[in-house]
Amino acid sequence: MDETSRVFEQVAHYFSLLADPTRLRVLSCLCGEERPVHEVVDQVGLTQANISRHLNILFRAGVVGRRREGSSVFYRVVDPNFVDICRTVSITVASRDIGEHLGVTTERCST
Amino acid sequence: MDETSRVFEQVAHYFSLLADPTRLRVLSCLCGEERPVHEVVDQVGLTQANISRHLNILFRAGVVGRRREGSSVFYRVVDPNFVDICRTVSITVASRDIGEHLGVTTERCST
DNA sequence: TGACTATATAAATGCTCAGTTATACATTGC
DNA sequence: GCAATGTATAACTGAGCATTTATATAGTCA
Repeated sequence: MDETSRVFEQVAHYFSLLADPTRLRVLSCLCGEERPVHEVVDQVGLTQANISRHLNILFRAGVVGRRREGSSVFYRVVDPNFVDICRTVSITVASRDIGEHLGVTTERCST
Repeated sequence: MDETSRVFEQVAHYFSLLADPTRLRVLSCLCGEERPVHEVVDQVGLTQANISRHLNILFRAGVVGRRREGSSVFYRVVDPNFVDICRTVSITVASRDIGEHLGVTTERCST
């Protein structure tokens, strides 16, 4: 595989991180506020194992960071471009058929 | 499914369009230049059936437009935000470990 | 009409991955 | 050490999707 192919692979991989509704919920939950895993679990409403798995995927990709405090692990968004990307796509999607709901998504992310 | 869930679903779906290396190649090929299907096939280098399928996915999603001229069908990028999104993500990816190759991707898209 | 090119679709296959259940590991307080 | 809470991992399952081969549809030219 040549260099150009690797670039396409990596860009596609980055998009694939954001191509899952559950991961978007997790990121929305973490935008603007550091949170322990169990709070994300409570807010998103899926199993702890599933949320933990998604958080690890995002962590390994460098989208979120984490630190241990006591028995809890706190996650936060560290990718500086995520908010911009999310906003642009939300605008794109919203401009088609959603409208005011776009504001919800982007404001959650940029708070 | 409530309204918010639908937003997350739609944003995730939009990202999923860009989460495939072949579709990124197709879009890179179409950025800044309208092209018939067989030219995209030649440039990307996969089967005609495969490229046609990807073009249809992008068309149905509103990322590309198409027009028939003679026996050929010309495709072009019509999503006004695609270039910006592509550039931002490319910068994100490139800033991690690629570097100058980023320029290649973004310039192809913005030409 | 018939041959040829261009594009789209159908069927089949294989792989990736989200989700769950169960379990392991880590930390705290007793 | 032991129980309890918080988090991570392993094994499994099922669904979605990228890809290919083969075929169908559409347009052009003779």
